Amino acid sequence: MKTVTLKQIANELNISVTTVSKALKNYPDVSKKTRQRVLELAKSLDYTPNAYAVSLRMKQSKTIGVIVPDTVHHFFSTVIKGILKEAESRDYMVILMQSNERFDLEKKQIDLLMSKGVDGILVSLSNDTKKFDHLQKVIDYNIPLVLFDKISKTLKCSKVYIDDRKAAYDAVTYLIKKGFKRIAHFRGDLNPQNSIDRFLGYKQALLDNGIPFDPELVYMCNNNADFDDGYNNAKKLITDHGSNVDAIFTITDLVAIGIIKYFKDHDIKVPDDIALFGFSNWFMSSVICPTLTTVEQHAFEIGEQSSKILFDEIQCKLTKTPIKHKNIIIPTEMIFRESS
Amino acid sequence: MKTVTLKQIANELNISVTTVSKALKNYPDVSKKTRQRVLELAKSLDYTPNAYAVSLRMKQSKTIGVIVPDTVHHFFSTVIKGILKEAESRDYMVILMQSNERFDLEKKQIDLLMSKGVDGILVSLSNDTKKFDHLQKVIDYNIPLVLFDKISKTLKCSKVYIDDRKAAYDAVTYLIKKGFKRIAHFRGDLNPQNSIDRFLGYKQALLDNGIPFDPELVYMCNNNADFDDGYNNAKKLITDHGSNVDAIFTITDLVAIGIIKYFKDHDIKVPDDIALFGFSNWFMSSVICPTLTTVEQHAFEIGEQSSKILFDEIQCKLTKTPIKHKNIIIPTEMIFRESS
DNA sequence: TTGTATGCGTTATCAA
DNA sequence: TTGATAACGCATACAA
Repeated sequence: MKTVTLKQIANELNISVTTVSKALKNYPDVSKKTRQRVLELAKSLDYTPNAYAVSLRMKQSKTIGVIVPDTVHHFFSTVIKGILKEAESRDYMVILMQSNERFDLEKKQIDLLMSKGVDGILVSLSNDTKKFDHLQKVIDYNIPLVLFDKISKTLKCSKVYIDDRKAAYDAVTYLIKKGFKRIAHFRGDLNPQNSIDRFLGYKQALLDNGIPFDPELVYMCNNNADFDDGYNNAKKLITDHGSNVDAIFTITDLVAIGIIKYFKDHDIKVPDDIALFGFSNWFMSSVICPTLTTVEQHAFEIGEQSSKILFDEIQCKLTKTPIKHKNIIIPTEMIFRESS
Repeated sequence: MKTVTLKQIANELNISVTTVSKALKNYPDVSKKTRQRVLELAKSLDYTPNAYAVSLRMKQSKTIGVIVPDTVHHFFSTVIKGILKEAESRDYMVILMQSNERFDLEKKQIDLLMSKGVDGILVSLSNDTKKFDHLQKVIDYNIPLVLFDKISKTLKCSKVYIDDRKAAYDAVTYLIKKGFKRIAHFRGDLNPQNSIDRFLGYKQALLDNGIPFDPELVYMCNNNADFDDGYNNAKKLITDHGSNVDAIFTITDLVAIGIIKYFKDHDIKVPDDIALFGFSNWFMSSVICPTLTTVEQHAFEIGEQSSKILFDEIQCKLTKTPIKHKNIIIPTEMIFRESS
């Protein structure tokens, strides 16, 4: 079957392409009768406008691009769901890319999205991203850009994120109030701001509560903060400190789950021997045994908010309204469960 | 910053647009010197072709569409990862949509994708999809279409899926060989083929092993086969049959995890009192306690294969080679763990 | 080796 | 109320 064009409808009805176009767009200056005929024929032929022609003409694609580090991640797939929902309601399409935490891929993908002429871009930075020229380029070309979750504070664009430092501070403070004193931290990569901020929050909470900060109690998750990082670091922790540790605050739930596994294998009781506090509230954390105390990040809302802002900025651009960038901090909340 | 076009380069160099175009595409009929000048200027101006103009002209968009029922699902997000990987390597973009298991949305999204002129479409059907006109339309318009996982056998297009019936048959047979006799099944919705096939495999395994099929042992998961379905059905099961059940085969891991929770709350031991066999091998299943015996579906491979086939068909269409639809069955495997 | 002309399918301006 | 014409940016058959 062939795609129907305005021209074909025009020929069939012996009228001009212009008139057909106007009729279909409900322009006032076309007679009721012709409009009727056009509409009917268009419907019966199942006419759909050619999106490329429209985009070329209108310089608008009704498409946005989204780059996340990893789709197989409860947090990101939930964010994506929020984005898709907002896009759907506006008849926008979403081009999804994943950077695999690699700077070179992220850069290439930005270029691809720009060459595709998307109306706006949503990005959560890769851990590997330390230079921002590629994103600055997006801004320079005046394409609306919103960063979420893994952001760079230096870029002049809207951002949606959580207060990692505060969330971590609150979590560790809670542990301290509960009486834990030797609190370890399994932290994430050195680079991303989230990881740094959670570490700083941890440290600050200790200091503010008169507990000395012991760098020996901080372990790096080099493996992208996954299950194995938790398992292996748990092993190191026990080797290094034996029972001289009573709680662990982890960069993310998955790491805590690795710890639980190691502890289970070695008969270490949670929370009696060592308590755990995770981060992100993966679904899994509510069903694992023991259930995991953690921080809810409201991923879906992050997705919704970021795309709302993006669509607002796209709208502003169309109407030539000046854009005011936003900094939205989505409040987190602590979810108390069995592990601490 | 403004987007650069061929025309601007042409003006700058005082040559024609045609020559610029040819130079950039390495046509042989352009002098080395002009090519050189064009290439340099293009580079310094950071020229990128306008994708819409190219698509309009070439009737090719280098974009494919993907529709899944739900992005926040370990299986689907892993499939998506496989698709993105294949697309990435071909410089293709992926437009992602989610149907939320709703027929009307799926239909609308197909229309959107078609009007967008994507080069091909990958779909995993919603549970709600019982009519296939919208997909037939894709086929009629000669747009490559590949169904994966949740497929319809009646449509004339390529398909990638697993043998649900065999997988279920093998799982239940395994339970029987282990000595379990009163095996319940928590099944999925009535509609999707997967759900039906797993049920049929379950039934067949019983019959082939001389165990009478007892419809009273089959429970429906109405809530889209989630955690609550497992939890609530476990409750019903115990109310209905007390200890006269020794194993449960579930439509998916998440349901089994709901069961584990209920059993934990009510002191029912897995696998001693009741054994469990899940389906899909969610990551969670390897870390829950007890770890869950299940069926690995190789989601990533399903994503890879489906997109490979789709890209092959797109290629065939371009080269006018006749397309031969494929039916790929990705082998499953049983993962034995503590729950049975 | 280069350039002219044409068309892809729309939309917008302006004249009839 | 209608339609001829141009333009969006690019690619190509064909002429120079």
